Amino acid sequence: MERNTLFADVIVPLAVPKTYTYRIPQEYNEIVQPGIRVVVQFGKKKLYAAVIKNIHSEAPKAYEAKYIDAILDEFPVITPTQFQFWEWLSSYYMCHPGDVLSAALPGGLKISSESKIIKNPHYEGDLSELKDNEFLIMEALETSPVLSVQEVMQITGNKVVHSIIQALIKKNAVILEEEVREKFKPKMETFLRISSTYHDDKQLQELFTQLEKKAPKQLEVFMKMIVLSRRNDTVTGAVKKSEITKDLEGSDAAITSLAKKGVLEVFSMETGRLGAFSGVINESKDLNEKQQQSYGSIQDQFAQKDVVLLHGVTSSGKTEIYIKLIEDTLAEGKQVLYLLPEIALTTQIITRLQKIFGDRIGVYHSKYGENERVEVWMRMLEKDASKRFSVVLGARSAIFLPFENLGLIIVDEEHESSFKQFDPAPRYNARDAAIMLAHLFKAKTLLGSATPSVESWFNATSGKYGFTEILERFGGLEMPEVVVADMKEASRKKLMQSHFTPLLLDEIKLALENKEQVIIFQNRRGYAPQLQCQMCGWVPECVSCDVSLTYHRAIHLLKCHYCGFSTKPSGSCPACGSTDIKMKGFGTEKIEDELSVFFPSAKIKRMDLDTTRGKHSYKNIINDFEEKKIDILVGTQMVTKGLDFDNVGLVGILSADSMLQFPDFRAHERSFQLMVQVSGRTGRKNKRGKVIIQTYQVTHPVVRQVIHTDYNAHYLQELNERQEFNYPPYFKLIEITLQAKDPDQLNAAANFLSAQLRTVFGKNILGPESPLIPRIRNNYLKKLLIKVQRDQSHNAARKRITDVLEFFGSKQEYKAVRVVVDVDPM
DNA sequence: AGCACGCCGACT
DNA sequence: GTCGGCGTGCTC
Repeated sequence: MERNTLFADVIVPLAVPKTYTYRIPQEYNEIVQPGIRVVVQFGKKKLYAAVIKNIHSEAPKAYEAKYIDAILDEFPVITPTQFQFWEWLSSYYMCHPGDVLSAALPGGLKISSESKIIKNPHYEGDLSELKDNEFLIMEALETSPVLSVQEVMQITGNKVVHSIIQALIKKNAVILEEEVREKFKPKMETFLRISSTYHDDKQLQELFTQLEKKAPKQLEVFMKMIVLSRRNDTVTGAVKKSEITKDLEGSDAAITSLAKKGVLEVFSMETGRLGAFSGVINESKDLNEKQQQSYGSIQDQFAQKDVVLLHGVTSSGKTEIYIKLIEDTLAEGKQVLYLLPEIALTTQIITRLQKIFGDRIGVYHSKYGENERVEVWMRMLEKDASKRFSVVLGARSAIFLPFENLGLIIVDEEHESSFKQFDPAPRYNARDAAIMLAHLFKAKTLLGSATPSVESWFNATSGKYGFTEILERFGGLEMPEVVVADMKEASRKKLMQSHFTPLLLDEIKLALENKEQVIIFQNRRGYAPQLQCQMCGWVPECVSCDVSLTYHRAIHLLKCHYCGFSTKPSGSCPACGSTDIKMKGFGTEKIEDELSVFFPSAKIKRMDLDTTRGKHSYKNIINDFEEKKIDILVGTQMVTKGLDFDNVGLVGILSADSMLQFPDFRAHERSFQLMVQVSGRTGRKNKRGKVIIQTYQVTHPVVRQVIHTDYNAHYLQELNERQEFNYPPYFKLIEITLQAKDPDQLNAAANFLSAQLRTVFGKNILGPESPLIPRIRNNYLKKLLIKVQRDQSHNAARKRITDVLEFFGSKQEYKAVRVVVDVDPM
């Protein structure tokens, strides 16, 4: 009989440009299928968990395929739709399939091998002839037969351990092996069950009398077992051991005795970490008139259009509309994906939705543990549809979950730049990818925001997307009063007190007197000011990046924001020797300090990257603020998101200028969004909130637009400028960054590449230009921007870029130049 | 990504 | 003379 040899094209989780073909061992022929993970050796030694993309029987001609080492899954963990989605992602964002795989799979499903040292069974040499370090290793191998490279480091206390291992291999003393292990550990718990012999009354009676006399503790345990095992939520009368031991001291020993007597059976079972929702399920709230109108309009437009933009001002009650739409989708038996920026994924929102959707809702984001993420993934793949999550609330990575029949995707805070992944490829925008994902399911997408992105606004107003607006706040809450504080005039009159205008200080005082809370927004991150020599202007800079170092007061160190380099500030200027070194600029930390001088009795807290690093610190600050334990909250963008505080009388924006002057075509859009969003934090039940914008440019159009909450004026102006200068949404951007150690080589490479690109795209190539920070970690950077006209084929443009880059890569003289492509950069 | 092969500098 | 630095190319 002829044997059918099968081959599998697999995606390895690495930045390699294609799939690789492996031979399937005969015994796996019946069980392999696309979407399962397999262990393969890729390269000389390393083993990886790769994913089978397709199976065929065409033997590769140019090489001998390696065998698949092992099979990791019994059923596919990647669905066919996901493969389609992945293909689109790698094509659109110009990255490798392996990049997508790495981003898509939760860490727990990715495995790669680790080198392990084991004793060579045939070794017959004399241990006393070994060097000290070598002897230590051999000795350690006697007690634990397998050692990792890390363990060898610990044993020898040596950091460079490679040569020692190599020496031992040469002497035939040890062998090196690659070991893989699944990272995901199912959570197991110990359960107890009453043995079947004790189910009849006679036996029970006997046991009772026996225990009553001799073992009261055991009787107590047994009684509790009986009660708990008869709850209707237990299957087969199994009870968690922890439930018994929890508030019954010394019950452990009693359980052991009962098990020995054969009264109780002890066994372990997988329980999972996701827990079950145990609160009360509430009905969703009825919509008010405005919400109802919007909701109806969205439904209507979904009949024609795949995407609808919901523009609803802060506290207009967008979430209630989302909930209605989710209910509708669930009623059709379809799934919903609800995307939020990471930072907005607070417990408050999760609880609110759980109260309505209970166990049907799953949560998925990066702060979730690895094991939990695997469990959510696996729950999506459950054969029994009733066990699957029908709603997933998640951050951008949630678009990678294995949905079965998605009906609706909601992208809340649609304008947020955190939907875009920057650093490792795929540099995807989850909002745009979500629209594609929805398309693959023939599902609908709802984009929601109080300050939509210019792109979405354009798509909505030009008819590509549906569009609906709620311009009133929920419950008759008034829009805040926005006032400008003229810093130019204040400083001319010498009235500025550090960074504060008299107007802002007065208003803060007033608000505090009225027992209202205050939010002060300062765009500069949590870092403290820079240092500058007052004599010669010298500013301390990083040794390996072209940026000035920022001073961290709490740790008294100068730090580089880009590479982490830190150094002690010196007392005198190395350039001129002067000791007159002063702080320059200001961040939230300094503002917090100054406010505590102006308002010594106020409780002031800071919310920025530095104060929210801990696991619960973000939540704690929010809670403290809600419980009015904080009078003034000083913060960065963070304060603009997520929460509706109901006692904020005043919001102060310290400097609109620093945002407006940012050298980026999105500076105005971002400033508008930030200012409008932070303004939305004010306002109380029966009193209009106040917002003060400090600025040197009182007549700046964006400042005017914020004052009058004039969305139309803002978008009109932005669109005009974007059109005039060929920026999105009229043109699509693709940014290419070149990096090299040698600046001359980099320049040559950048000039060559831009010339090549210009032959294809002509004047729509910008650069090469040095970015704001021209050197990071001793790597010099140059940026090129390609503008692709909206009506041009993006596919064709990308194909051309790929061709040019391939030609570029073939040039020997540019081999050392790293190329990073970012499609739709933000 | 990781690993080997290969060609130039500071050491026994 | 060798050990080892990291630049370059390949992985089914």
